[in-house]
Amino acid sequence: MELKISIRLNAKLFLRDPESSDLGQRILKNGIEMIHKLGFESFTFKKLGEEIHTTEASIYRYFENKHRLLLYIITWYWSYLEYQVIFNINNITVTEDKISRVIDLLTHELDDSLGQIDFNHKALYDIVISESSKAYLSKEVDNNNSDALFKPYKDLCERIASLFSEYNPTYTFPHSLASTVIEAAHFQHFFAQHLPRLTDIGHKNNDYTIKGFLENLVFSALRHQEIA
Amino acid sequence: MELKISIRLNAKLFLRDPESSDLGQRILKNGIEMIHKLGFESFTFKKLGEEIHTTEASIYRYFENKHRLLLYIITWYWSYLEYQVIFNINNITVTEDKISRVIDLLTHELDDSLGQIDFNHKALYDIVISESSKAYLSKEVDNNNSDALFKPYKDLCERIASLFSEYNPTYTFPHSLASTVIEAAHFQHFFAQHLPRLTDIGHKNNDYTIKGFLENLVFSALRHQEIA
DNA sequence: TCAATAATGATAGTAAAACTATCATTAAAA
DNA sequence: TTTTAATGATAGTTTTACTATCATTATTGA
Repeated sequence: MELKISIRLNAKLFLRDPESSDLGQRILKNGIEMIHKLGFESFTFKKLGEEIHTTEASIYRYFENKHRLLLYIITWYWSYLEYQVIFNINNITVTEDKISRVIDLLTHELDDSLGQIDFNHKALYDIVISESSKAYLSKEVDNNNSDALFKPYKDLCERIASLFSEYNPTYTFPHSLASTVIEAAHFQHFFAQHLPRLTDIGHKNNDYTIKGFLENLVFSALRHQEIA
Repeated sequence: MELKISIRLNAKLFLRDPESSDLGQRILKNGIEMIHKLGFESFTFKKLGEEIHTTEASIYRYFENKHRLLLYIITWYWSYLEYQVIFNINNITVTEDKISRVIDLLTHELDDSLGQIDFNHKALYDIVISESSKAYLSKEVDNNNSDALFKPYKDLCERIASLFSEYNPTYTFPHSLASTVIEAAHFQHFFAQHLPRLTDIGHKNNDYTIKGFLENLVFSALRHQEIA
């Protein structure tokens, strides 16, 4: 049985749906590859056009600009991740184990047990780490937000927050903790790779992991509400 | 008594020291104002030149490009903040109180009890919130790091980490926790302003603060080491 | 005080980025 | 098979991100 779950993203993200055509899919696939390789700042539609043997103008028919393409990619990631969260905690009964599983998903690249993904997972995860905050850290944020472009991120956050509330209904900051864990998963990776003195992860004399750090952080916060 | 503490920044941040001249200081002061107003992406040296009645070319004599100017500004902030941390916890004896004071400093704009600052504090803090991660989230990060441009951030992080270790010498992740608190202070602000469903801060029916969230987070992590 | 030197201004120019427009061609749908 | 939709080919515009040159004005220090 092959079942194709395609993630339906907000139509305001694109001008023409990139999933609907071969060219569109090449834009996504090679776009991920190229943003990964060059970094978002040096990435241009011209360069991508050359790579996939099309023209700048054709790419502009799909995406208003490169920022929208980034938003599309990141939003896709958030959506797929929420789906993975639902799927993965589905038959876990203990809330603690659900939370652990979620942290696991947050700290590793997407796995493709379902064969949904036909692009470079590693590149996508690296982009999420290095570029995802640029999706919202812009003067467009409020307009983008009115267009509901961040809904997948908020939904993911809400889902994680509600696991936290399930674990401890009296905890005061489930959403802040959720967004902190999501963001921390990313920048702790980045720091471990590029600015290791900002972390304790992967240093010579230890085998501490981001997952270990985040689990410790989350569970101690959730068990310690009496402070607030 | 007027004592002028000037922060000596890494000379690789600039081509000509902007503190050393009137033009340089105008670049900094109005640069902060303008990045705040336009956002980093839309900010250009041309526009800044017009604003301060000089030419693009003159600004390029001070900074290689706008990214370096951002790095300068952010690095200055980190350095000044570390100085404030040292100054503010100086005569506190209880480690817990020191940590609280640090979280307080992280979650508010710089105060200028010493009259060091002659630019818009609020604008600077907003820039730190919205743009600071762009200082390191670039393909230049490793080169910049070799030039020690992130030393002030690392020093700040180290100082906070060592307070954590002072509070609980057995805690496994003092650096990760420090960088997480620093970063979270910023993006929780950003989320509260622009994407409030990602936080619990400042919602209609509560008066939860970022400080409250972070204190809770930090102290529960530090008191809960047995988990790891 | 005069000459050298450093900082700025004025102007010009280039390459690339970030688009938009037009028209021809090819492929798919009615 | 005609219409429509998608792509390709080409060209053009404005802005960004620089670099270069030379004149002018301060500063400094011999």
